[in-house]
Amino acid sequence: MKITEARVKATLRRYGYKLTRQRRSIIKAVVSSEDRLTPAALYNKLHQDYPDIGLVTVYRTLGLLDNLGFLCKLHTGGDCHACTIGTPEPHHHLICSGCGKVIDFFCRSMAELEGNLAEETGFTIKDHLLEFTGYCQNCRKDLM
Amino acid sequence: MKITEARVKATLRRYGYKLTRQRRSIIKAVVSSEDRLTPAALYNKLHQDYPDIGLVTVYRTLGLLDNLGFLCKLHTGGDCHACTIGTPEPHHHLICSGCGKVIDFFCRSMAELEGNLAEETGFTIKDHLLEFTGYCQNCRKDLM
DNA sequence: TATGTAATTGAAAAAGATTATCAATTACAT
DNA sequence: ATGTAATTGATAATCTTTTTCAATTACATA
Ligand SMILES: [Zn+2]
Ligand SMILES: [Zn+2]
Ligand SMILES: [Zn+2]
Ligand SMILES: [Zn+2]
Repeated sequence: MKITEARVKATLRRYGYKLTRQRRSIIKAVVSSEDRLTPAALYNKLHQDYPDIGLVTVYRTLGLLDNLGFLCKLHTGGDCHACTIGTPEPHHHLICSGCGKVIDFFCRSMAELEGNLAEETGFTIKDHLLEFTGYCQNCRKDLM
Repeated sequence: MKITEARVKATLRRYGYKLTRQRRSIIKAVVSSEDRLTPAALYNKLHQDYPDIGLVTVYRTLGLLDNLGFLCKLHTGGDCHACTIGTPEPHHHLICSGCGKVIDFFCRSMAELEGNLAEETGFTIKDHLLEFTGYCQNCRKDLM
């Protein structure tokens, strides 16, 4: 399910958070982007249109969105401190190492693999992380 | 294939690196550990037996082992700046969030999934990251 | 619409993690 | 044993992220 700006704003309101100009601009940028985002990159981008926005507020708002379950953390495709908008429904990510584009995908066989692993190792498995990286069609053209 | 202390030392020698007392102690610790290791944790552990070892040398030696292909990077089970000894053969990791124990496993179906993803998305896929986290038998006991 | 108040903000400082610098030390080929 | 280039640890520098705090602002209420 796609997350909309309106839904994020409504959730913030419901929890009693104020909708400041800074938060609105960050939410708009995060929701409308299909790319992997880092705090610094997001700050640089936003700072052009909203010169009065601070890096600290970007960190704080990303932390807030994360706590509310609106962010997926990404570890590959660059450094490993990036994120992208996403639902808490189980899914995985395919990330372009060139432009940062993120594609969500689902994988039915993880539950089975998890079951096998648990049986073989005696572990109680709580979570997993699966990411693919590569180059999207556009970026592959650029490489040639 | 399990990586031995002797093999790591031989590789260092072959590339012309000197086998200092510090490097030997770090190699011994890394090779003999089945756990996720961070530079700081490794430093604290080693510093007890070798008080003259510096944190910088731990960073440098881990970097060296990584360049030589002896380390696997780990992103889950704690912060995401840890590693463990491992071969470059494709494999994945199951990590205990309690004690940091790392179990290697293989998964035949990743190639197929990668092929499907590439076809559906037009991406040229280069790599992937798969980690499971949970609690090992010992740590599960401790939680009860 | 004006007001009160608690949440939010940005600047600056602090805290952590990692890397670069450099003189002293050390491994190891000879 | 000696010479030399690699390595080391202390220190400083760099980056990223968090904390602090006075000033500002959103928004409920009147
Ligand atoms: Zn990571
Ligand atoms: Zn791309
Ligand atoms: Zn491994
Ligand atoms: Zn454990």
